[in-house]
Amino acid sequence: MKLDAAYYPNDNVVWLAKDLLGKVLYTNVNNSITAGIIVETEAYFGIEDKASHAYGGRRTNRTETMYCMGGIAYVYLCYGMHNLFNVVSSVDGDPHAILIRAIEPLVGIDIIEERRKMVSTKASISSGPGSAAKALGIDRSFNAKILTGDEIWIEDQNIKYTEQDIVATPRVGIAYAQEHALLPLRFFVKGNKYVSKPNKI
DNA sequence: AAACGGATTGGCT
DNA sequence: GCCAATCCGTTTC
Repeated sequence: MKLDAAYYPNDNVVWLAKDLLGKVLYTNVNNSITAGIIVETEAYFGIEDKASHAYGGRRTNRTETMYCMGGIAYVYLCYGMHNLFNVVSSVDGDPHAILIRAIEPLVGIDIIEERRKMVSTKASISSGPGSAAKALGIDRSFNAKILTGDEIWIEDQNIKYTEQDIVATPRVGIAYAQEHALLPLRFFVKGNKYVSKPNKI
Protein backbone atom coordinates (compact mmCIF):
# COMPACT_ATOMS: atom_id res chain seq x y z
CA MET A 1 0.00 0.00 0.00
CA LYS A 2 1.03 3.59 -0.66
CA LEU A 3 2.60 5.43 2.27
CA ASP A 4 0.29 8.25 3.28
CA ALA A 5 1.09 11.85 4.07
CA ALA A 6 1.32 11.16 7.81
CA TYR A 7 4.41 9.00 7.32
CA TYR A 8 6.73 11.84 6.32
CA PRO A 9 6.52 14.61 8.97
CA ASN A 10 8.41 12.31 11.40
CA ASP A 11 11.34 14.26 12.88
CA ASN A 12 13.47 11.15 13.45
CA VAL A 13 15.35 11.22 10.15
CA VAL A 14 17.69 8.40 11.15
CA TRP A 15 14.78 6.10 11.89
CA LEU A 16 13.12 7.09 8.61
CA ALA A 17 16.30 6.50 6.60
CA LYS A 18 16.39 2.94 7.93
CA ASP A 19 12.65 2.43 7.62
CA LEU A 20 12.71 3.39 3.95
CA LEU A 21 14.94 0.40 3.20
CA GLY A 22 12.65 -2.20 1.64
CA LYS A 23 10.01 0.35 0.65
CA VAL A 24 9.22 0.55 -3.06
CA LEU A 25 9.75 3.83 -4.92
CA TYR A 26 7.45 4.32 -7.95
CA THR A 27 7.45 6.87 -10.72
CA ASN A 28 5.00 7.42 -13.56
CA VAL A 29 6.65 9.31 -16.40
CA ASN A 30 4.44 9.74 -19.48
CA ASN A 31 2.45 6.66 -18.44
CA SER A 32 5.59 4.58 -18.09
CA ILE A 33 5.51 3.13 -14.59
CA THR A 34 8.76 1.97 -13.04
CA ALA A 35 9.66 1.09 -9.48
CA GLY A 36 12.51 -0.19 -7.39
CA ILE A 37 13.12 -1.43 -3.86
CA ILE A 38 15.06 1.13 -1.83
CA VAL A 39 18.25 -0.59 -0.68
CA GLU A 40 20.52 2.32 0.27
CA THR A 41 19.82 5.68 1.94
CA GLU A 42 21.56 8.54 3.70
CA ALA A 43 20.10 10.78 6.42
CA TYR A 44 20.66 14.55 6.35
CA PHE A 45 19.56 16.01 9.66
CA GLY A 46 19.01 19.68 8.90
CA ILE A 47 20.47 23.02 9.89
CA GLU A 48 23.03 21.53 12.28
CA ASP A 49 24.32 19.04 9.69
CA LYS A 50 27.52 20.31 8.12
CA ALA A 51 26.97 17.99 5.16
CA SER A 52 23.52 19.40 4.40
CA HIS A 53 22.77 22.10 1.88
CA ALA A 54 20.63 23.61 4.64
CA TYR A 55 23.50 23.80 7.13
CA GLY A 56 23.35 26.93 9.25
CA GLY A 57 19.77 27.57 8.21
CA ARG A 58 20.83 28.39 4.69
CA ARG A 59 17.82 29.28 2.54
CA THR A 60 18.27 29.66 -1.19
CA ASN A 61 15.98 28.98 -4.09
CA ARG A 62 17.48 25.50 -4.22
CA THR A 63 17.28 24.58 -0.53
CA GLU A 64 13.82 26.03 -0.01
CA THR A 65 12.29 22.68 -0.97
CA MET A 66 13.82 21.04 2.07
CA TYR A 67 12.15 23.50 4.43
CA CYS A 68 8.70 22.43 3.29
CA MET A 69 6.53 19.98 5.20
CA GLY A 70 7.78 16.41 4.88
CA GLY A 71 6.32 14.36 2.06
CA ILE A 72 7.76 15.95 -1.07
CA ALA A 73 10.76 15.28 -3.30
CA TYR A 74 13.99 17.28 -3.20
CA VAL A 75 15.81 16.79 -6.49
CA TYR A 76 18.94 18.74 -7.28
CA LEU A 77 21.69 18.65 -9.85
CA CYS A 78 25.11 17.42 -8.80
CA TYR A 79 28.31 17.77 -10.82
CA GLY A 80 26.29 19.56 -13.46
CA MET A 81 24.76 16.35 -14.76
CA HIS A 82 23.38 14.01 -12.10
CA ASN A 83 19.91 14.35 -10.61
CA LEU A 84 19.91 13.29 -6.97
CA PHE A 85 16.59 12.38 -5.36
CA ASN A 86 15.79 12.95 -1.69
CA VAL A 87 12.72 12.41 0.43
CA VAL A 88 11.94 15.56 2.44
CA SER A 89 10.87 14.73 5.98
CA SER A 90 10.05 16.38 9.32
CA VAL A 91 7.80 19.40 9.67
CA ASP A 92 7.59 22.74 7.89
CA GLY A 93 10.74 24.76 8.64
CA ASP A 94 12.91 21.75 9.63
CA PRO A 95 14.93 20.80 6.51
CA HIS A 96 15.47 17.07 6.97
CA ALA A 97 16.13 14.95 3.88
CA ILE A 98 16.89 11.35 3.02
CA LEU A 99 19.01 10.70 -0.05
CA ILE A 100 18.04 7.59 -2.00
CA ARG A 101 21.38 6.12 -3.06
CA ALA A 102 20.36 2.83 -4.66
CA ILE A 103 17.34 0.82 -5.71
CA GLU A 104 16.76 -2.76 -6.84
CA PRO A 105 14.76 -2.70 -10.10
CA LEU A 106 11.29 -4.20 -9.55
CA VAL A 107 8.69 -2.83 -11.98
CA GLY A 108 9.08 -1.78 -15.62
CA ILE A 109 12.51 -3.31 -15.90
CA ASP A 110 12.53 -3.03 -19.70
CA ILE A 111 11.96 0.73 -19.39
CA ILE A 112 14.70 1.01 -16.77
CA GLU A 113 17.10 -0.89 -19.04
CA GLU A 114 16.33 1.46 -21.89
CA ARG A 115 16.88 4.56 -19.73
CA ARG A 116 20.19 3.26 -18.48
CA LYS A 117 21.21 1.54 -21.70
CA MET A 118 22.33 -1.59 -19.92
CA VAL A 119 20.78 -4.83 -18.69
CA SER A 120 19.28 -5.06 -15.22
CA THR A 121 21.65 -7.82 -14.22
CA LYS A 122 24.39 -5.19 -14.13
CA ALA A 123 24.45 -3.79 -10.61
CA SER A 124 25.45 -0.37 -11.87
CA ILE A 125 22.05 0.08 -13.53
CA SER A 126 20.67 1.62 -10.34
CA SER A 127 23.62 1.74 -7.95
CA GLY A 128 24.51 5.19 -6.64
CA PRO A 129 22.18 8.19 -6.33
CA GLY A 130 22.60 9.52 -9.87
CA SER A 131 22.03 6.10 -11.41
CA ALA A 132 19.04 5.25 -9.21
CA ALA A 133 17.31 8.51 -10.12
CA LYS A 134 18.00 8.05 -13.81
CA ALA A 135 16.71 4.48 -13.71
CA LEU A 136 13.36 5.76 -12.45
CA GLY A 137 13.27 8.71 -14.86
CA ILE A 138 13.64 11.27 -12.06
CA ASP A 139 14.99 14.67 -13.10
CA ARG A 140 14.76 18.18 -11.70
CA SER A 141 11.17 18.53 -12.84
CA PHE A 142 10.31 16.24 -9.91
CA ASN A 143 11.63 18.76 -7.40
CA ALA A 144 9.00 19.66 -4.77
CA LYS A 145 6.51 17.14 -6.15
CA ILE A 146 4.30 15.58 -3.52
CA LEU A 147 5.15 11.95 -2.72
CA THR A 148 1.54 10.93 -2.27
CA GLY A 149 0.44 11.88 -5.79
CA ASP A 150 0.33 9.86 -9.00
CA GLU A 151 3.67 10.86 -10.53
CA ILE A 152 5.96 9.69 -7.73
CA TRP A 153 5.09 7.74 -4.60
CA ILE A 154 6.40 5.14 -2.17
CA GLU A 155 4.70 1.87 -1.26
CA ASP A 156 5.08 -0.53 1.62
CA GLN A 157 4.94 -3.99 0.07
CA ASN A 158 5.85 -5.73 3.30
CA ILE A 159 9.50 -6.22 2.40
CA LYS A 160 11.11 -6.20 5.83
CA TYR A 161 14.75 -5.99 6.81
CA THR A 162 15.87 -6.57 10.38
CA GLU A 163 18.62 -4.63 12.15
CA GLN A 164 20.92 -7.51 11.26
CA ASP A 165 20.23 -7.01 7.56
CA ILE A 166 21.12 -3.31 7.73
CA VAL A 167 24.63 -1.85 7.73
CA ALA A 168 25.40 1.72 8.89
CA THR A 169 28.49 3.51 7.57
CA PRO A 170 29.66 7.11 7.13
CA ARG A 171 28.01 9.04 4.31
CA VAL A 172 29.68 9.23 0.90
CA GLY A 173 31.30 12.26 -0.70
CA ILE A 174 31.01 14.69 2.22
CA ALA A 175 34.57 14.86 3.53
CA TYR A 176 34.13 18.63 3.84
CA ALA A 177 31.63 18.15 6.67
CA GLN A 178 34.37 17.96 9.33
CA GLU A 179 33.16 16.20 12.49
CA HIS A 180 29.94 15.20 10.78
CA ALA A 181 31.76 13.40 8.00
CA LEU A 182 32.16 10.24 10.05
CA LEU A 183 28.66 9.95 11.49
CA PRO A 184 27.12 6.56 10.56
CA LEU A 185 24.16 7.99 8.67
CA ARG A 186 24.36 5.88 5.53
CA PHE A 187 22.27 2.74 5.64
CA PHE A 188 22.14 -0.16 3.23
CA VAL A 189 20.93 -3.71 2.88
CA LYS A 190 23.76 -6.10 3.58
CA GLY A 191 24.73 -8.17 0.56
CA ASN A 192 22.37 -6.47 -1.91
CA LYS A 193 24.16 -6.22 -5.24
CA TYR A 194 22.69 -2.82 -6.12
CA VAL A 195 24.24 -1.06 -3.11
CA SER A 196 26.84 1.46 -4.29
CA LYS A 197 30.50 0.68 -3.97
CA PRO A 198 32.08 3.05 -1.46
CA ASN A 199 32.58 1.35 1.91
CA LYS A 200 30.59 -1.65 0.71
CA ILE A 201 30.76 -4.52 3.16
C1' DA B 1 27.55 39.10 -15.86
C1' DA B 2 31.02 35.69 -14.54
C1' DA B 3 33.33 32.37 -11.75
C1' DC B 4 33.07 28.33 -8.80
C1' DG B 5 32.88 23.67 -7.33
C1' DG B 6 30.25 19.52 -6.25
C1' DA B 7 25.49 14.35 -1.39
C1' DT B 8 29.15 11.33 -8.90
C1' DT B 9 29.94 8.28 -12.59
C1' DG B 10 32.21 5.27 -15.55
C1' DG B 11 36.12 4.31 -18.16
C1' DC B 12 40.76 2.87 -17.85
C1' DT B 13 44.75 0.40 -15.55
C1' DG C 1 40.75 0.26 -7.56
C1' DC C 2 41.93 4.78 -9.17
C1' DC C 3 41.31 9.06 -11.32
C1' DA C 4 39.57 12.63 -14.16
C1' DA C 5 35.70 14.50 -17.13
C1' DT C 6 31.96 17.44 -16.98
C1' DC C 7 28.20 20.95 -16.73
C1' DC C 8 24.91 24.05 -14.75
C1' DG C 9 22.80 26.08 -10.49
C1' DT C 10 24.43 28.94 -7.00
C1' DT C 11 26.93 32.47 -5.44
C1' DT C 12 29.33 36.52 -5.78
C1' DC C 13 31.00 40.70 -8.12
